[in-house]
Amino acid sequence: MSEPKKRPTIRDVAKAAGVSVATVSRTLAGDYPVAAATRARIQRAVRDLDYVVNAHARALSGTTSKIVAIVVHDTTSPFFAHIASGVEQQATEAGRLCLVCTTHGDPDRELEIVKLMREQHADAVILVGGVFESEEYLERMSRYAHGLAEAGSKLVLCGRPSLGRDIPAITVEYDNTGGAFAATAHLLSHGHRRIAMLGGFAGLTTSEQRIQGYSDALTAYRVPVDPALVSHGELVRASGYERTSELLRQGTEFTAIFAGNDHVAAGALAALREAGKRVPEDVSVIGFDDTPFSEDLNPPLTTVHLPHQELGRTSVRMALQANGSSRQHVMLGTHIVVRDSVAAAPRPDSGRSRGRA
Amino acid sequence: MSEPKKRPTIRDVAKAAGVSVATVSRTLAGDYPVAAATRARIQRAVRDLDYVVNAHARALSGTTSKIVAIVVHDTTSPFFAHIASGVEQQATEAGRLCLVCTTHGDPDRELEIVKLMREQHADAVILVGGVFESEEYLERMSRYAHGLAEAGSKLVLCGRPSLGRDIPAITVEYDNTGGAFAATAHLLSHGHRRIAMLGGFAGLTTSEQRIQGYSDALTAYRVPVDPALVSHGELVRASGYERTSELLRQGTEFTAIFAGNDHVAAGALAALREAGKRVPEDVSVIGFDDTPFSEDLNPPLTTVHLPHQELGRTSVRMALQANGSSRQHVMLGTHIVVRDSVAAAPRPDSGRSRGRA
DNA sequence: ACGAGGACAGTAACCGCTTACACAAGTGTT
DNA sequence: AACACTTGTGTAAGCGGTTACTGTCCTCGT
Repeated sequence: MSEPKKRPTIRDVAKAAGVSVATVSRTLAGDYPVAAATRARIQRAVRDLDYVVNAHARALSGTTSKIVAIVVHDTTSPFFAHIASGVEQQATEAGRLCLVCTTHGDPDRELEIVKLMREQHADAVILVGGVFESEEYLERMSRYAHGLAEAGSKLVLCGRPSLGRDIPAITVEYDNTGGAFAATAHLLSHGHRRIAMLGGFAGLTTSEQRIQGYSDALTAYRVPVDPALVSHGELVRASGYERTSELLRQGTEFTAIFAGNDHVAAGALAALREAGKRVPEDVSVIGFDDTPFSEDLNPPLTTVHLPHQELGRTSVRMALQANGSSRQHVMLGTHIVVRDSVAAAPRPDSGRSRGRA
Repeated sequence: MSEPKKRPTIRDVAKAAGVSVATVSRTLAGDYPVAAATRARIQRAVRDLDYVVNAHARALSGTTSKIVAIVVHDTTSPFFAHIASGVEQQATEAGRLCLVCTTHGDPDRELEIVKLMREQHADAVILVGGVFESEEYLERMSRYAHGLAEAGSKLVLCGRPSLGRDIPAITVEYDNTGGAFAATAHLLSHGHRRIAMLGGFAGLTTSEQRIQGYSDALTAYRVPVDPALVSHGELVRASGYERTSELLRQGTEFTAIFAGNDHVAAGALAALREAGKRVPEDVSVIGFDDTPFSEDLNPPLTTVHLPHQELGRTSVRMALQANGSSRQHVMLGTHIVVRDSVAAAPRPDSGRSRGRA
């Protein structure tokens, strides 16, 4: 009793309009020539019956499912939220619907989801953010990726390193190396030579790339890389605070800090302030990510902007226009957002309160 | 040449296992008795062939689509992101996939999306956040809502007022009135009698409810409602700043502010500081929503917490367990998060810098 | 005047899965 | 021994579209 009347089908429309289902289908699809009068009658019938196509039936009979899936760690984090937003926008523009799943960073859950996605025959499956890639993970992911490819779904790795040569996927990521290079060069061009790098965990590709960019820039400026200035750790505020304090305590000499991300920079800022150092007069600080809060820090943080939304949009665009060999790699440029945390390096002799190694 | 091999179908599995498709289908569905040996052979075949069911075919043949759709203004705003997160979690727990769409607050776009959702035969369509409901909007929405109901989809209105009696929908919202009552009572119990209310737009149900709660509390404490203390406007930071400044400029007497939400409270805080007022010594401020940044404000903001995730989860739960008459209304409780922006009202004679009306 | 080709429309074969209905054994009952 | 179940499996009819293949007319060119 709860759902008495059945929804009308294409056949009902055909009958009401006095034509065949084929004609109705064609009229609705838009392409294909249909006489104006016939078309009008069909549209009339559609309206009268309140007809709505069944997406599943449509997807089943050969054509695409018109959906793109995005898999993120967590929808509430701004990083993922913005990428997801870009994906959603671009998907909408392309007439697609957007399926969202979360993994909470768990590789197993991610695999489970990708497996599930194969059932949906999504046009694209976009995996955002890295996870720990064990041997077993790689093996399973490879299998699923091939399954997706066979089913005609494009796999795209967004904001994370590509999985390897034998896995069919499109990779869309930031130019971390380039961004880190630019950040470091920005500091160098302000006269800094002793630049501390508060990097992410060793082993994580993203972290390594940023450290690589840092080294490259130093080398380009013929400044030796001092291991004492480079540290690895979690990219959270507490770690930035901790590592900066440690640097200060040890008396390691430095006039600038390149933080692995803005959270770390915020921590560094706090430690510096506590130690009586002024930013940017005594020490310059540059961040990475351009997280929303970075402009509210004290002082507003100069940082490397990552175009999150654009990354999402590009992922969808690439996937949807990819034909055949779907193994591409695109790298999105970054740019520095100059705010107030970087200034010229203090004159060595004015060394108001710098430690010595 | 790009997709040479076709994916195996249930028939391939049946053939490989030497059984009929019915048996395979039953084995995969889980229920229904199937001999252990047969089941094993089928699972073997599934593994060997790397068989994956086709969700569309499954959805088409009667059973549910196993997807729930959520429609929000914008995925990047924390408010929507947390509700969406709750929806996603609960949907996942219920073995559903989650489709996300954004309207950017545009009623037409919302209608367009709901219309689209009918094609998907989602188990539930969850509309989050209010929009301006014109006569035409209501009329179209009503039509679509009935369409959804006929197709067996539940419509739920989440965090927004219900649309009216003739529209079949489940409503899940916050107890705005109760929350506002509690916030105002909190201020009253601290001795405040002149409480400014920085409300949202008149006409928006949510805003009206909060103002209602405010009035009710005042009345309960036998404090007359002074229209000069109540203002309406957009619930953004600039508006809070503006309206507070105006209040100060006009010399309206008040010892506390109840802000329509935390953004407005942040603006009020800024205006107060600029005017040399101390919070909470001179003026107490209470917000609404418990937005993440509210604890980082200066001083940390006392505010009304709204259980966003829980709202999302409840929406899904209600929709999925609703049978038959799907017209329910549930209201989620709120609670005050006490931080540092509220203190006892200053003694009238200590009036260090209060204006007069 | 006649064949060619374009514009429309119809028939029916799928797409891949679920499930009502039918049927064959095996197990107790009486 | 005949009968009623219970179990396990098969057959085939949809679910609601799309589209390849055909078949009319009509209009033109020559």
